[in-house]
Amino acid sequence: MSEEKNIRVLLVDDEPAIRRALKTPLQELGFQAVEASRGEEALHLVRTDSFDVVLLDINMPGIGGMQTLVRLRALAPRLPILMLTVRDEEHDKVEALEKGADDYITKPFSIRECIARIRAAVRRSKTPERSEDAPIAVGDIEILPARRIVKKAGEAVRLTPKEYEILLYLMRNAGRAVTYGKLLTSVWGVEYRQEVDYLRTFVRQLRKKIEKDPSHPRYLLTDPCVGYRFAEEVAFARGTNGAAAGDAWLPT
Amino acid sequence: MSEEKNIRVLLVDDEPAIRRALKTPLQELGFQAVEASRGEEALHLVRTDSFDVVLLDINMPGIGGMQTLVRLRALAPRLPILMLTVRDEEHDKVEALEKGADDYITKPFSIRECIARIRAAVRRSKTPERSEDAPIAVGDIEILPARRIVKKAGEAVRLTPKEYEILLYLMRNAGRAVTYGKLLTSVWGVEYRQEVDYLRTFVRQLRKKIEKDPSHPRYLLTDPCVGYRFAEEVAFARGTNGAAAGDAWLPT
DNA sequence: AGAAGTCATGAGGAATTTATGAAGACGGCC
DNA sequence: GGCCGTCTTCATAAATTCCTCATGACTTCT
Repeated sequence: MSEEKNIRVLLVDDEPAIRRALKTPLQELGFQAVEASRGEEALHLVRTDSFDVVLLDINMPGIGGMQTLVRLRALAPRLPILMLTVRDEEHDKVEALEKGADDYITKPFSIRECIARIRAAVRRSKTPERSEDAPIAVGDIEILPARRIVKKAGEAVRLTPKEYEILLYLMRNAGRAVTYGKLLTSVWGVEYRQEVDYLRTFVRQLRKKIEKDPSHPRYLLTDPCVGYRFAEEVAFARGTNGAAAGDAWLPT
Repeated sequence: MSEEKNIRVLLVDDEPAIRRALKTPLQELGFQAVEASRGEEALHLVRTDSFDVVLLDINMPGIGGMQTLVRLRALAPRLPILMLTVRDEEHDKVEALEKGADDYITKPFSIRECIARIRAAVRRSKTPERSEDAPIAVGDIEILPARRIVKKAGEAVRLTPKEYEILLYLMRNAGRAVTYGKLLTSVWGVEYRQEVDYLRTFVRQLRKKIEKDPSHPRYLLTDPCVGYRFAEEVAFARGTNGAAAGDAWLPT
């Protein structure tokens, strides 16, 4: 709600009056508003600066709003772009939306609605896939971030802070290779990006605690020369005994 | 454009007429449309099934549209939800958007606009964070850069870092001949521009891993005296057995 | 047909990475 | 101070990746 101080809005319209009409209330709410009067200028700004959302007038001299939209979209696939226009024609709306606009606001617009739409677009683009505290589970490993609890087959597992951090990060990125650098940066801080040895030691401990056979991990896998990866799914639903399973996996 | 076959839309409205008015054109376009007449039903469906977008009427008996919106949003933080309503009141719009709606469509609405907004919402939710992370697929070879995973006919293939780098570069330039020099520079660095032998060895390994018949590659082709090229498309749609295909090709 | 160049193949070993185990450093707590 | 669990450090073993090189097949040109 209140943390809109750092949200950067790019206003693109050739009419200074309209830019001002938006800029003032936005700034009053704590947004940072930057103005551009032409499409080319907007493109340049987006290339060199960083914004959270763009308000783009359709009707402009030079390269029009539609052209600008297309090029912006190519530049920044997920940047929210709201089109602004006097025309309320279905054809335009459909075209803009198909070209990648996130929303379409017709002038004369209500400032409040406009701001609500800006907020919605920004919130949407920043919403993580899962919420912070949402439990994550893979196979019989489960992590409850809200309570900082890790369970293996229903049984709580005691993890030290670092172990927990590592596991959490890996499980939040389950299925994808996580670079040594990313893990180290996330858990220890950037200045430790190189200390791969730390990771090895902790991964070892983690495997001891969560793997049935630490030498043939099924969850906490290593991607040689890249980093570690938490399994996306565990292929076999073996009930109790896993000793055989480990061997069966080995290509050797 | 055409791959809307697998997009699942949930239509929530207490009036059957409206549901039908949307369902028919959506189905004609290849969307899968599922109906719900009440908020509770919608919540249950979202919990148990999987949808790409929800169209939600505000005015409904039982728990109203707004309530449903809030609960849906709690359930699925990133599921696109488009509100549908007869009222065109600023207050409602602002409230819905603040409660997490993705868009707001006023009845009577144009079907075309409505569909454009649905498409926009779905596209948005599926756009990868960075365009470099966008998946690439040719034939039954697929590469998911975000996860650093390569799949052949749906099965994950284990690639070493260099193998992966080479394949990624080639697939990003699928259809184009890639010079030895470019590949070597990109994977090993400029100082290795001449080491064509490295490439040969690795291409061999790659072919072993991704080609059905490594001696007669269909994907990773060689452009004599130039370099390698990843096929743009694979000509024949093979069913299951590929052995025959390989032989049939042989001029020998 | 022969020569020259290019590409494919295969396997062995060097080099780099990762796993493992254990000992020492550190910090909080009784 | 002594105890405890956690974090660092380091040496060694194991595993994997990468590189080298020799040989043979294929194509093109003379």
